[in-house]
Amino acid sequence: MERKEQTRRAILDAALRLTADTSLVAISLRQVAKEVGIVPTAFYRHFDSVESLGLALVDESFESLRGLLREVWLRSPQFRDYIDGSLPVLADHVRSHRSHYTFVVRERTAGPPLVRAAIRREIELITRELATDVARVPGSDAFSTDHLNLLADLIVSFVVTTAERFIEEPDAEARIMAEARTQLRMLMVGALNWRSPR
Amino acid sequence: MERKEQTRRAILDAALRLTADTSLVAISLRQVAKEVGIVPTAFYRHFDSVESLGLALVDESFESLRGLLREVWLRSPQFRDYIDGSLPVLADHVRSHRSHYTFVVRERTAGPPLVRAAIRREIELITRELATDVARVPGSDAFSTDHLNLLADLIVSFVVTTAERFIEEPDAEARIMAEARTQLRMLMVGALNWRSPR
DNA sequence: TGTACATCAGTGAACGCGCGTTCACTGATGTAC
DNA sequence: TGTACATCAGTGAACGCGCGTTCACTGATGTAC
Repeated sequence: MERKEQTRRAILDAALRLTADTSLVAISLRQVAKEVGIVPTAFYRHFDSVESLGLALVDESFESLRGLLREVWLRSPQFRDYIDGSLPVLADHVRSHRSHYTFVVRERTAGPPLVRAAIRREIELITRELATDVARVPGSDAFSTDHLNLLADLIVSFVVTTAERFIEEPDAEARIMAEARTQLRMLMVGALNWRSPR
Repeated sequence: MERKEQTRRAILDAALRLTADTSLVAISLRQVAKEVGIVPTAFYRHFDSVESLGLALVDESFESLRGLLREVWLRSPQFRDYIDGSLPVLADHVRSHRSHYTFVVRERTAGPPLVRAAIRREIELITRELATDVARVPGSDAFSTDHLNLLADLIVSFVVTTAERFIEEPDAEARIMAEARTQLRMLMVGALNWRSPR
C-alpha cells in the first residue's frame, strides 16, 4: 500500500515541476507519466485526468498556507505588528513553497474550470477568516460588517498581487517586500482613518 | 492586398474566440486555422507561430485601453471625480472589449513567455503614466517621488484585480463595481492622509 | 516463521487522431502598359 | 478601358510524432493461516 502513496506523491511532484514553466492546461498526461517514470496507463491508478490531479494540487497548496495564516495572526495580536510582520512571513513561505505558489498564481486565472473554481473558493475562505480576525481588533467598530469584509478582501487581493511578484522576480525579493510594506501601510492609513457611514 | 488584411483580422478574432475558454498555450495552430476556415499552412502567411499571434493580440488589447485612460484622466481633473468616475468607465470598457480583457487577464500569468513579458511591460507603462498624472494633482506633494510611484502601482494593481472580477462574473457587474468603489475610497482615504517621511 | 493466495499497481501493445512543419502547386488580386 | 503579367495568399499531400484511452497481462506487496 505504501508503494501506491509513493507514486502518487511522485505524480504530484512531477506535475509541480512541469507547471513551473507553463499551465496545467498545456501539459499532457503522458508528459507527467514520463516525468514520473511510469507508463502512461499507470497514471489512471491515481487520478482520472490531469484536471483532477490539479484539484489535489490545489488542496495541498492551500493546506500549509492556511496553517501559516493562523499562526501569523496568533503571533501578532497587535494590528501594527501584523502589518509589518506578515510580509516577511509571506516572503519566507513563497520561497520555501515556490512550486505551490507558482501553481496557484498561474492556475487561478488559466487552469481548468474546476481548478479555477477551487482556488477561488480557497481564497474566499481565507478572506472570510481574515474579516473575522480583523473584527476582533480594538477600534475596528468604525467598520460596518460589509466594510470589514471589503477591507479584508482588499488586503487579500493585495497579498495575492504581492505573492505574484515574489514568484515573477525571485531575485528581487527584498525590493518587492520593501515596496509592498510601504503600500500596505498606505492601505492601512486608509483603514485607520475610515469611518463607515452609519 | 486587402484580402490579406481580412484574413489576418479573422485569425486574430478566431484566437480571441478560442481563448475565451482557455489559455493561448493550450490552443493549436490547427485549431486557429480551422476556426478561421483556412488550411493550417496558410496561417504562416500571417504569423510565425501562435506565440507571435499572441504578441499581436497584446498590442491591440492595450491600444484602445491606453486611449481610454488618457480620456478618463482628461475628463476628470478633480481627484475625487476621478475616483468615482473611473470605475463605471472601466466596467463599460470591459463589457465592450470583453475578449481582449479575458485574453490579457489570463495570459498575464499563464501565456507564453514573450506574451507575459509584453503584458507586464504595458502595465508598467500605464503605471508610470498614472504616476505622472497624479503628480499634477494639487496636494500630491505630500508624496515623495518613490511613494507616488508606489501609490500608482497600488491603484493599477487594484484596477487589474477589479477587471479580473468583471471578467470572472459578468453578471455581477453592478455588485463588483459598488464594492470596488468603496474599496477604492478606502485606498484613497489612505492616500489623502499620507505623509511621506522627509 | 513460512507458505499459499488475493489484491492491485504498473506494463506494453494497440487504436485512431490531431499536432507542427515541409513542399510544390494554383489561382485570385492588383499593376503596368 | 482591355490585356498581359507578376505577386503572393491560400491549397493539399505528406512526414513523423505525441496524444488519451482500451485491454489483457504480470508480478510485487501485503495478508491469512
